[in-house]
Amino acid sequence: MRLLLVEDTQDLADAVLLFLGREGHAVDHARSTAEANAALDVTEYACVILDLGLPDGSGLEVLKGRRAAGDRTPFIIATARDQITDRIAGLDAGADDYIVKPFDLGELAARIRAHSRRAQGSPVTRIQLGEVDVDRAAARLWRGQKEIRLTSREWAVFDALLGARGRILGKAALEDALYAYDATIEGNAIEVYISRLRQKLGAQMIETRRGLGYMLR
Amino acid sequence: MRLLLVEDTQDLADAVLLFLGREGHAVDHARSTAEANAALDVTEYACVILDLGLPDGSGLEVLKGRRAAGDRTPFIIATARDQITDRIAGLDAGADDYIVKPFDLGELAARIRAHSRRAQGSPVTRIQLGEVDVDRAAARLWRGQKEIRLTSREWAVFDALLGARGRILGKAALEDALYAYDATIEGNAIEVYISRLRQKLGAQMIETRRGLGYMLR
DNA sequence: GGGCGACTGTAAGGCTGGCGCAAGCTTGGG
DNA sequence: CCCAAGCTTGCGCCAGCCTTACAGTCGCCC
Repeated sequence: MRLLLVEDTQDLADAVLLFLGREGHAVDHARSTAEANAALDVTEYACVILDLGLPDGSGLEVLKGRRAAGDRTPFIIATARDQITDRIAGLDAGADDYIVKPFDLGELAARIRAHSRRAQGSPVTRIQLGEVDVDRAAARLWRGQKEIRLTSREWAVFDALLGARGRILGKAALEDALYAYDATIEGNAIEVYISRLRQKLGAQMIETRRGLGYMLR
Repeated sequence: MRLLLVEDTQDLADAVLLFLGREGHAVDHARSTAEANAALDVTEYACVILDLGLPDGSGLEVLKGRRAAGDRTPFIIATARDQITDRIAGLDAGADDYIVKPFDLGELAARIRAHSRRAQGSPVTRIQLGEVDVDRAAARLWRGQKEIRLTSREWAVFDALLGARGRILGKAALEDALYAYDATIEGNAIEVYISRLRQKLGAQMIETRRGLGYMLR
């Protein structure tokens, strides 16, 4: 994978470049914050190894700038053993990890592996139903731009229907989903909630199958 | 947030539990790989602090098992200074970080913040919410120019909401994030903290969804 | 070591949103 | 055309929530 090493000490940089190159990585090299920013503007890296003390400023500025711009590339900071405050500042600025100089190259490689592995997306729980957007995990939904607020009971009914999408859900099944076993329900509560949902979501969202139950479209 | 400490040395464990508890975290404690696995089976943690030498085996086995099962919870390994090979093995087994014993508790806390942040999807620690500025990593916030001071519990509630921004967080979920399992909570503590937060942050910052939970705007 | 302030969680009282019943209306099937 | 199933609206009551007060605990400073 493609990595960026930001380091102004030539000897150290050479050693790292050589080692990581042998590991099969493509490593670019920047010697200042200016070079680092230029490289980051142009290229997407799997990981950045960042020295803090650079001739034209602190590497931390580079990191902060990136994070402020919404960039989530993994950053590993290289610090001297005694710079504990630097490390904390680095982690708090959005660094993913640090490594203590002088570091073992095998360890650096292992950390790069660990952090690049992380760069994977999170599952989205969003569903679209006609003109209605549903975020099931968040228990929220929208109709166009506007959020629709459901009460907890309304949501419980809707969620149950959502879980059985495409299938018919009997009134008894809905009652089971809504009420604990001991609760006695003897009105037309389900019908009331269906009605309220239709008012909020649009009449054609929930279909009635007479004598059988309800179904989501 | 909810953490798991896997450590069989009582003194060390006590110190860590005390410190992290004061930071407002809910910390569970496991003394063996068996206990650790049992806890991990049941609960989702924001971060795990893992000692490797345990009475019934190596903590590495716990970590490997989790990773094999697709679990991505951040693991921080605690090792002795000279166990470099342990660290590399740990990182390759899927650990996110290590910390060298004896470690500084403040540093451990900083790393926990950094890693649980990233696991939630964003390493960015500076957030703006209406007229309130939040530095999540530093656990500080401002309203306009003035800094607002939160107690650790208040912060814990706020942070949990922040982690679920845009989603509705149930009261039970909040209690899970705040309290260790051995703690008995039976009252309206959550509501009290919500109220205190609203006094400090402005009433419209936290929205109540009756019967569902709370949400940050 | 004792007094003080900060923080936490319980308790109590008041308010209100929404829950579920009821009653009357509409629709569809036979 | 009739009846059963479903729809809709209104409303009283209570669970859920908010707020304030307070007691207990802990750390800190003198």
